[in-house]
Amino acid sequence: MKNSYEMIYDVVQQIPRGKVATYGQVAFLAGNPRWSRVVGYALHVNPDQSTIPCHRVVNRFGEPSPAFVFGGANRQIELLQSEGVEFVDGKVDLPRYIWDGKTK
DNA sequence: CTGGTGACCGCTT
DNA sequence: AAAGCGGCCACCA
Repeated sequence: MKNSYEMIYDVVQQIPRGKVATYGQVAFLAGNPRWSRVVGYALHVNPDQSTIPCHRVVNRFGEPSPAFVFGGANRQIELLQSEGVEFVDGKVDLPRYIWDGKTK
């Protein structure tokens, strides 16, 4: 039996390059639609950024949240743009870059 | 066990 | 529109 965090990390790691997922989406795929907060907490304690692309996880509006925790608001945006994700008005074009949850 | 906190979500003021 | 509050779940003191 894996810990809650492991399941969350597992889902986040499956997000393909050039796509983004929402907290609710990750929570749902992890098997618990109500883990939205836990997902955020799990990423907050993110043990390894190299393995867990937290920059690909955004809130319901496609915004990088109060991204101060990333060490710089622009940080996440630059990373995503490098992967081909287009930002509009400080947020990603969700209908275009949202991860289906099926593609690996 | 209790209380406090958090990178969320949604409704109500 | 912005802020507040509650609910959800997990972790820490």
